[in-house]
Amino acid sequence: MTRPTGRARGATRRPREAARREQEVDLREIETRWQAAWEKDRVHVARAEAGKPKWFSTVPYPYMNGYQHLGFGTSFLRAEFQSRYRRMLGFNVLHPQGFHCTGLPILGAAKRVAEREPKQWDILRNMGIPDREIPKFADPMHWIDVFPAATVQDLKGLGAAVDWTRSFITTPLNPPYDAFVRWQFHHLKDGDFIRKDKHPVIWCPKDQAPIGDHDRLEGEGETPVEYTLLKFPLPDGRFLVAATIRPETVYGQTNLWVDPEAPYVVAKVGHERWILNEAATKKLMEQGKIVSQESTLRGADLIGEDVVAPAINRAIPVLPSTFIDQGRGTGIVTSVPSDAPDDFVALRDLQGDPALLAKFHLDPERVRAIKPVPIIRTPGWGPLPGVEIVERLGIRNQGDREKLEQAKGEVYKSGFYRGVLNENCGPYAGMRVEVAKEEIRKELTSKHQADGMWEPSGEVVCRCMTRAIVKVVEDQWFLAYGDPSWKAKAHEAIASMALHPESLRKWLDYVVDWLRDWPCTHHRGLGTILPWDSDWVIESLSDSTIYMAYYTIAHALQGGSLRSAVPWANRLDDAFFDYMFFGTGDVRAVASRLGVERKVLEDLRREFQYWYPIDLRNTGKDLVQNHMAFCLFTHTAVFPREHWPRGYGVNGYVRLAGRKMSKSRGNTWYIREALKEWPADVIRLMVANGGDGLDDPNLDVDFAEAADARLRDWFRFATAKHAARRNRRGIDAWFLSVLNRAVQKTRTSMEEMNYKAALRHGYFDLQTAWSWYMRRSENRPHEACVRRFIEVQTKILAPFAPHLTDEIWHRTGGDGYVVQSEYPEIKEEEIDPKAEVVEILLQSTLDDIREILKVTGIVPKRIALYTAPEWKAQVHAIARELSKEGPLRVNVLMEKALALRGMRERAKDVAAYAKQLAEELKHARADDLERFGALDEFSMFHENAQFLGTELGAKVDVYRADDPHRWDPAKKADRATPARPAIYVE
RNA sequence: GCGUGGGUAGCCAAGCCCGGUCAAAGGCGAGGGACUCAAGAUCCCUUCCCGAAGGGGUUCCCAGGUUCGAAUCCUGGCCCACGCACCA
Repeated sequence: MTRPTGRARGATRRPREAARREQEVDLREIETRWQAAWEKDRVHVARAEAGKPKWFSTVPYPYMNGYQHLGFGTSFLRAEFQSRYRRMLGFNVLHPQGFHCTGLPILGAAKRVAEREPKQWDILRNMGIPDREIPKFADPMHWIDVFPAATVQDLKGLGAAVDWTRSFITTPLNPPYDAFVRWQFHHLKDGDFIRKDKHPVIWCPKDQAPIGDHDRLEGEGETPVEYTLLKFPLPDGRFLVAATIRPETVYGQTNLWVDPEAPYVVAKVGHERWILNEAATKKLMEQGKIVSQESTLRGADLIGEDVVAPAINRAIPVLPSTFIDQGRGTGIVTSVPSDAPDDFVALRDLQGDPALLAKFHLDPERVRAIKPVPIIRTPGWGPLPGVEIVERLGIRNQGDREKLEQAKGEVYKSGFYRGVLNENCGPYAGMRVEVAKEEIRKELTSKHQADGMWEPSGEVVCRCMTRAIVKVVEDQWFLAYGDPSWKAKAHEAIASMALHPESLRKWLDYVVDWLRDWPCTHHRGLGTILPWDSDWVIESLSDSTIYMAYYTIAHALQGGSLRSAVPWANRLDDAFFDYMFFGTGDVRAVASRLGVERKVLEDLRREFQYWYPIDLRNTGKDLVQNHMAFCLFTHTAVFPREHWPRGYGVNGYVRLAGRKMSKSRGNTWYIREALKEWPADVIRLMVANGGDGLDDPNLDVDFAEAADARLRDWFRFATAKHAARRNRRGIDAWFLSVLNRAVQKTRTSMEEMNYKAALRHGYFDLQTAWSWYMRRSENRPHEACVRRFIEVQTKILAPFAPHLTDEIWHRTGGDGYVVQSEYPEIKEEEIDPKAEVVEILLQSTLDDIREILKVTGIVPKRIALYTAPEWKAQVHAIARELSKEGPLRVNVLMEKALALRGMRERAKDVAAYAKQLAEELKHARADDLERFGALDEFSMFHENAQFLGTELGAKVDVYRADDPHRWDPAKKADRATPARPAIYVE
């Protein structure tokens, strides 16, 4: 397991000091204590409270085939931060968490443990499971016993603000949930959202089972594609059958290829007799065709025959070749040398091989007369791309497989997307290849000159070493996500949602359009049995689309256990859920049938009405294309509009030290591992700081280290006694002003789930402001400011570092828990632009002086500042006024300025300054203009001369530029302008 | 190919939606200083190039364009990551 150096660095760091610090602030001890307190006081247990605004956050339940890593941790925490934040805003917050066990992977993994497959053992070992424990995982039930409990423990360790009374697992192992899924499917079926159809899947002929990506030795990501079978009649009425993915090239056919060495069969397919290889007959049988094999023959037997080619309806010869892959297609290939490099090379090989021609008694004249026929125009290519690429790549013969594969890919891609059919292509002349492909196929099929056959898009090999084929499953149940009217409702739902980030909207809309009907049942795997057809088990993405509604009533159904043992809840029927979620039916009847108090049901109904819909569902971006979209679809099918989801959040894939986190790459960081290394609050801060938006968040261990130290610092600061003053100073107003702005920006960022930005505004910037404030206060802050700072900072940190802030909250005399306190308000009246402009001016002056010192290399003994003369201030004031009305014009400014007393005497200077000012003010913003003016710069600098002197290590004097008694050896005073004093250093 | 997100100083990363306050926040790394016997920690300063006066020059993937003005808007291109399905 590779991981950055956090631990090592921690260990080598300043041993004595470290020990002292750890002793002083024991974050882990604090965490354990507060987690216990939350649990004891049921702080996060949520129940409906009529009249109180509510907030319902969820995260898709994780799949229980292992410990959860920080990828899930991140998605979870980003929702949890919001839950804690909303609670501090006064919402009654529900944040439940369930666990997903439906589907194949647990079964597959258990089987592989049983078979002692080393890779699977390593996976478990890497999770930290001891060798002697591993054999237990041969039983799938063991996984379900271990991992949900472990995940609860991990999340509690992170300080999760979850109402654990509502947790559950899926599948029939938990009867009330099982009943809920059955109810959901009945509903969908009744609404005609579930349909039956055929469905092609990648299939292992040996296992007689579909092969998902996880079960493949080779060919991850390959999918079924449909080939066109072209039928070439022989004079006796039998057909040679060739498979192609390029039916649009039929107009360029010149001959047919068979492998003379390969065996073929004659088979009765439907009412016809087809000649093809045996493998193809087996595939066709799996694809719903009635096939019976009648006799066998060798390829050589077919060479030299003439067959009639479909579409062009012309006789072409059958010729020998060696390039045919017998595992793909039918073993017979139609030849289009103009566009298929294989065909061209095979033709060239044959034409130049008199011995071969003679061997098969082929007429050399006729074979040599075969020329490629140009059929497709593609920008950037000549008339014969197949020929062109072979020559360009220098392909020698049919044996040059690697180059031929490359050539095929290149020609196919550009031809498909950009090619247009030539005049010799009959009715398809001028049509784009992309379109013509389908049209031609349809026509040939309708004329019985063609048929279809499925193949994997690339080679797929099952774990059992068998090469996969495509099976067309009959009677497959689908969720009809392809239905346009259903799509329309999903779009409607999206339109009214709050999405974080906003760019998610476009993506979701796209996904909704892109989705096709979804096969929602399996023959294998854990899950709810399809209520009306017990051959099928409901598939795992389909049983988890609206279960957020289940959370609202789960506390009663589960009875405190992940697998419910509540007697009446083990007898639930559709009528129960109809009443819960729709309020329909007769409560009395339901109650008496279930053997439960009617009031219990009525209370539960109120829980649902109170909490639903969800306000936020957050996840990693991998679920957008399936779960997040399915969730919307199903809500629109089952629930009325007011119960559709209100908000989604999506984050990127978590990166660890800049690399993608994934089990297969061994770059995984399990929550429990992280918790061994860092305190929970540190991990939470690291996650919050990882990054916002759809960018992949990066878990930065250097940041964790810094956060660790800073949290301890904050604890010391917040709980320490501070030497404070009681008299007010100007800088106090500045600090409060900046503090309020920080609160404002933090609130906005929190609402948008931009947690990194929230930390920046609410923590880093606020800390920086405090340190400036301390410098400006000679380390004697005003007591009210210290108190305020501690309270505001602690509360802003609370959603991220709940343990430490509860400790601080408690020690500084707060009531209850910090999560129950009110989030800092923005006090508009404390926002003080004037106080801010003082500091801006002071800092920019400081910067200017430092710039001068840097450039000149002077070590200053004495520094003089000259504030702008009165007349410049007057001109400036006029200019500000004029700017409010529109673009500043120099002539108008001059006119007004010269009207003032004493201006005419220095008209030249006024003109120069007016021009300069016009330039400056052109770009100034309105509120910046407002800030100037009211400030008396001379007194301001005069009051702060001491501070500047300390900062710069020199004596600082302040003069008015128009003071005749000023000390000004270098005649710098002339440069002074409002908001920019002149400077002299020596 | 389609879709989504992105390409900013040595590295990480903000800004881009809403053009001027941008040589461009913050962090890391690096250099200098204060404190200290010293180290660590902490604090201060510097960190595109030039400059002995607060200035100038060249920059935000590339090429064009719009604009008085572009990291930010538009067009075209190049490059990177992820997804493209029946399954978590």
